[in-house]
Amino acid sequence: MPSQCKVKNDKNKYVECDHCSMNSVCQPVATAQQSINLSDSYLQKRIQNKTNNVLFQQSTSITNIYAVSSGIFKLCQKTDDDEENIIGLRFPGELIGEDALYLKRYNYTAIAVGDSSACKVSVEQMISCGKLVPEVQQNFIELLSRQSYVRQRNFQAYIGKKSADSLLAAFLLNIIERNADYTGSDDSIELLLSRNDIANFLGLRRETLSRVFSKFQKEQLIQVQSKKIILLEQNKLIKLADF
Amino acid sequence: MPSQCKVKNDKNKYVECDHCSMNSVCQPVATAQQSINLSDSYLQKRIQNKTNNVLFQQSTSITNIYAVSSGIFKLCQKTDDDEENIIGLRFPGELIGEDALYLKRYNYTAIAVGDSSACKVSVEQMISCGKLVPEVQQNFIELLSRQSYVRQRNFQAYIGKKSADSLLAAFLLNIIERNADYTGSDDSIELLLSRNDIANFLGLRRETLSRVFSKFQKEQLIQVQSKKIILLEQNKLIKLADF
DNA sequence: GTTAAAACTTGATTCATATCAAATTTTAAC
DNA sequence: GTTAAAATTTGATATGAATCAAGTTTTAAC
Repeated sequence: MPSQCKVKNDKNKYVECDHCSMNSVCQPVATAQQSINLSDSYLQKRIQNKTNNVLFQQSTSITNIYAVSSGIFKLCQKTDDDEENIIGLRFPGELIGEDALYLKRYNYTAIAVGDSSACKVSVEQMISCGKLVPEVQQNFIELLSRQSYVRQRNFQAYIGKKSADSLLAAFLLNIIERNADYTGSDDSIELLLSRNDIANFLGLRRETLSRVFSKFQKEQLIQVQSKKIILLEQNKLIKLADF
Repeated sequence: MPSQCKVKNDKNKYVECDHCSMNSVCQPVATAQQSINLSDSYLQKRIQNKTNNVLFQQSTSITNIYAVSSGIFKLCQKTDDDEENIIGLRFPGELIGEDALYLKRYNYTAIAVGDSSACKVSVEQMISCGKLVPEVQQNFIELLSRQSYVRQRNFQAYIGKKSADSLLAAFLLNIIERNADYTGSDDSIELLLSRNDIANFLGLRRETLSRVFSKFQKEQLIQVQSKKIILLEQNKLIKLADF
């Protein structure tokens, strides 16, 4: 099956369209493209983002939904005292901004962590496509259900977790599960997020997070090579996260 | 606008169809009912649930999606040591089980808290309706986006919150926001959940939760009358939750 | 390669929540 | 209404994370 995206993948760095959650929507459009006379880049367009590039700002009107192709995006809100608060992370194959379809405004600012890329899907065009290609709508429904599922898993991963150990164990398992489809690896991840960002997201202090990282390495639960994290003892981590 | 639900509402106890998130899907079906020759109870059916009744069991195949009409449902999973873990709560107007459309299996067990009711929507029939009534699909997409939004808000409410004070403040604000549409009140809630269940959900010990409840009452932030909770100082609670 | 800045780690103390124990209130059964 | 059971609250102590401080490693600029 040929890729629908018109931006070339170099060095396998991008998620293949086959593994992108948005594919079920792009695919029928691509198939129907000639018969309904649409241009190549209609519907979606892959865009590059350098570190700290902003996809969209909180509170602006929704224009596009994004599907992450490579890298990570952090979803941020400012607290009252003007500090940045990370309220979510999105990995390749996942959507960003689909929750804004309801209120018509983005509810957070989306920022690239490291060099990243995303497919930009026009909401307006998707709706008009839906009328031309009925499959688009049915597939988009399944896609939103998948997002719902990912969110619920995500929520479960952290709600009720209090100890720093179980939070970090849950975090590592969660992100590796979400990345497995993209990287093909279910026990390691190249995580460009800083310790500061991870701590921010988990609601821990960087010092505490650092101690837990050290402890996990001493106990041979994980191995850290620069930005690469390898899970050595998934079962033990699952036990910890379950606490 | 007449209600689409064929079970009579008594004593205002149920969420009106107008306030139900599922209405955008039921409505076009009801409108088209005669022209496409469907029975009255096609698509959805309101069902009663006594305390601790189970809507569906974790791991079973998806057959229905539910929209809460009255009461609360708790979403539970068993931990390894066979303890019940509350991983979500659903209030009137919210969906249950829509995240199972993706994997085709329910990911948790849904249990009624107190006497509750829900509209049961056949997945199979909704899909076939979608083919007959195009509006159904577009509206269902917006509905799923709304659920996505509710989930994200929900996630934000708890991620990164560490202190017992901020967890309870966030919890109270979150459930009252989610209930406001249904009850019409934005500062009080009749919460049948036991302290144990709340503590379980928040990952606190019941003793700790109890202390915070006592403290909030002493400081005149909230007032508790049996199962009714009234927020007296929302601004102060928002400050606490934001911490 | 040197150097300064930023990111990360480790140590000592303080503060908040878990834990264990007991008392009190609420609920349900008779 | 009485009574037993369950749920909730309150108290004392132990444990774990935050905080403050200092040191080490990594990164980026020149």
